[in-house]
Amino acid sequence: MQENLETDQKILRAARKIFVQKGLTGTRMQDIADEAGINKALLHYYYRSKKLLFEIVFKEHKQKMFENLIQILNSDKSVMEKVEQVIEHEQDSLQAFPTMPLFIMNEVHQNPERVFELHTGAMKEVTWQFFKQIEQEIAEGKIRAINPMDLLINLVSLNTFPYLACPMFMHTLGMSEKDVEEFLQNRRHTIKEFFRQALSLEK
Amino acid sequence: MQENLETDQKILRAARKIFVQKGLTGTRMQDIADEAGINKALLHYYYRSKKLLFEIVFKEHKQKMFENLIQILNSDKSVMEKVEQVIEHEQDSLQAFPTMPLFIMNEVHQNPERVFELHTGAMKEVTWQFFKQIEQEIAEGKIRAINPMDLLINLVSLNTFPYLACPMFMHTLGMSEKDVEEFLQNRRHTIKEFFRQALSLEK
DNA sequence: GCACACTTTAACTAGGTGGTTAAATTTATT
DNA sequence: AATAAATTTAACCACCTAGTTAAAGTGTGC
Repeated sequence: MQENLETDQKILRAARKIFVQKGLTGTRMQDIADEAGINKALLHYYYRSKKLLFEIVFKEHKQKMFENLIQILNSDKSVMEKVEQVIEHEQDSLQAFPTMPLFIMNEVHQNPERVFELHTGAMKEVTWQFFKQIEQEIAEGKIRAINPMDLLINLVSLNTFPYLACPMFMHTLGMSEKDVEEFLQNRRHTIKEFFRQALSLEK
Repeated sequence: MQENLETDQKILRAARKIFVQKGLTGTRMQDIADEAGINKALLHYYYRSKKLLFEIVFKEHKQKMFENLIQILNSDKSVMEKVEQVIEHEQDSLQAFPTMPLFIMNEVHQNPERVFELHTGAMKEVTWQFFKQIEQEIAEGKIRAINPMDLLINLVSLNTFPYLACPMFMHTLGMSEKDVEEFLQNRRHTIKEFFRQALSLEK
């Protein structure tokens, strides 16, 4: 009849951190308990099993990945405006959780059936709508001809991958962490410029 | 005095497959033994420990990742020619081992000190040389002004990320595996075209 | 035939894991 | 004070894992 609201949130916070850091098989329940500052028994008292806890964390991230994206693509802005908004949103999101894509991709890679969970009708619908808009703007001579799928993949690639690979690249090239941060910050504009050129008509 | 050459290669093949598939913590020695068609005891007879075996596989992939890259960047071709060659090489490599980058990034993510292993003097030297060449061609008016680091990151991002994320995207959009393969095949040209535009002078 | 390397079988160890349990203790509600 | 929920402690179970060991059987080259 009481329910301590803090504790289960402490557990969730800890679970997010450890699971994203070490993956499902790499995480021990004891790690989560330690991170949350409680003991293993209490952990099971709140969340019955490792699987259940992981499921919650995975679903959270899965949802967060798409919710804002749908909102942006669903607006009545132009293609280029949408592209810029997506860049802003993705970069914000990645700055907060740089290795989240790694977490998601890992889980999907090791449990391919999870793909179908991502298969939300909403996302599918919105994407096709966006593809149509791109083709229309091309037909109207507003942007350069480009395969919509390639545009989308390029957009996500240029945003996401650097956050995964940069630590490697940077150290290989002997840069400091501050340099890395600054570089990733600047990419926001670099990527926008990249797409302005890619979509502009003048050859 | 005999040494069965097949067996330790069978083990290595199996280890590569399972480790890349399931990661270090997700892999059981029994999995590798089964995949190799031998038993656990023989596995340890050839490779003393899991750690040792993993180390071998990791080093292999690490090396393969850079060797051809160094050769390409070290030639006397133009920037655009090198870019095209890198695309060809990367795409070939990714078609053979689509999830290799995931494997590497995971390991580096969970053992950050591994970054220093990648820190080969050769790669660093070659990269700086390539950056210099880019700046020179910009100064000579041969290509459009671009930050060399961004060029490199974009190149790797556009090549690599689609192989990691496409399975997700495709199913979300309801495409078949054949469609995916075809799409990834075509990207070879798409990416080249992308860079031709990005590097061309005409605004 | 003999020696040696390869391979299997099967049992074993030592330790870690997820998960349970029961009792005691603390904390908040009334 | 009394009740119930929250939390800790610590022991426990069943299971899985990496790794070892010893014995036996296989083949190969000499």
